Amino acid sequence: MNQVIALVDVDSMYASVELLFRPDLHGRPVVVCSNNDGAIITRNLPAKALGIKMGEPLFKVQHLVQEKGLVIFSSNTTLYGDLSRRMMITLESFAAEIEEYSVDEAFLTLPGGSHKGALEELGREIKARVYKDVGLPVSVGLSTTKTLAKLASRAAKKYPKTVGVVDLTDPIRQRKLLSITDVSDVWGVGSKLTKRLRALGIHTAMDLAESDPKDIRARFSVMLERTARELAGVRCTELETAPESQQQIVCSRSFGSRVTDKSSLNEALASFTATATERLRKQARVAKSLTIFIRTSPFSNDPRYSNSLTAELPYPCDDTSIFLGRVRVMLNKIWRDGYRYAKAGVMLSDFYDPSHLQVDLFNDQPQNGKRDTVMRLMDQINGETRGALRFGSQGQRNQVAPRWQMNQSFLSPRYTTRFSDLPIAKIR
DNA sequence: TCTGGGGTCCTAGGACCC
DNA sequence: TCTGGGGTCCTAGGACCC
Repeated sequence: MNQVIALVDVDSMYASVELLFRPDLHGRPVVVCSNNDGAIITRNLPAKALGIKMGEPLFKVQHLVQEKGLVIFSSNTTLYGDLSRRMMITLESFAAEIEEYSVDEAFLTLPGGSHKGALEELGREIKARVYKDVGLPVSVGLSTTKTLAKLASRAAKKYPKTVGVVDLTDPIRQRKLLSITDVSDVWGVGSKLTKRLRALGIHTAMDLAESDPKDIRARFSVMLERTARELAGVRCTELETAPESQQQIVCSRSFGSRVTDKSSLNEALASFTATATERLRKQARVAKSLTIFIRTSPFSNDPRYSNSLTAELPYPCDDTSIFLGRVRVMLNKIWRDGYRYAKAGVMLSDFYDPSHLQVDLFNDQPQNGKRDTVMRLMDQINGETRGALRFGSQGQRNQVAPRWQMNQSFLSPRYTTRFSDLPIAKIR
């Protein structure tokens, strides 16, 4: 039998993690916010039942705290990342190949089942093991292509009768599910494509699976062609077990409050730059291109302004201070007085492997030795205590939180990554 | 007052080359 | 009157995902 692809993903991951450490909240509606406590990005089942929508602004649901006992959490990315890491370790024990697709889901390749029902049993075993090892509820979708496995896991979440596991390797079962699935629920089909597909009379996943792939390619793109083929059971994408190195690093934030002075904005950009370059060094890469952007809120009635600027460095590097010098100059060029800035960001791109760099005849080369040591030492110390060492342009520490700092009013403890935050079990 | 952040891939079109 | 054509590279923008 053919190899089988499984998609394992955590049910409402962020909410499930928060509940894992707060069993007292069991049964209550729980939501987790985006950064800055702006919008709702995760809801558990009771919260969904209250009609809270994905992406809904927090202020629109805040009345439900009083009325319905809604519990709100800020995004605790450190905590979710750590639980994700633990889950991946458990999943690795089931499969030779694993693609960590996102923080809350992974594709696995599994040997095909030897008898009817064997695959479903394996799916249940995976689900049970993740729950035992990590404490998180997952859904498991099994099929022969990634797109079908995605569809299967979606069905495993949607239909309670499946109890979280769907084996979609059987073609008859495939057709049945495809015909009751709206095309907009297919992986890779967003709102724009849905609209265009509907205009062609393609409404269900089945319609797409049965369409002529060549025609789809001509009208849309190779991406959608692949999707259509995968729905029909033809494997077009393999697992990415050793992902390509990243193409860009972005660090951007909406501000906690509007920023109206240049020095504050520079502080924010400097902090984003420090974070981005730290990530760059972690990946052992050097970057040649730097982009900054600043903008006002697109939602308010304030006068609008948005601008960005990209600079090429004379040579690729990973030294924070080099980038910081550029950021200041670039901000001077795009800063305009009189606006209430809501968001800014820094992007690094055009990466190189530092061990394969060309020597530049016409530009001074960086004096790498000393700077390298400084950066490495800084990363080491900051790795132990976040934010212990900072550049002057990032602003003072231990003062009142700067205006640009994001809001995290409902942040839970870092239960698993800080000694002072370890949960305490009370035994009666 | 209050609407996320971090990615990827593809395509069209312009610049440039011979 | 009559103004090449094909290939490649780059970039901006669109669409998607979680």
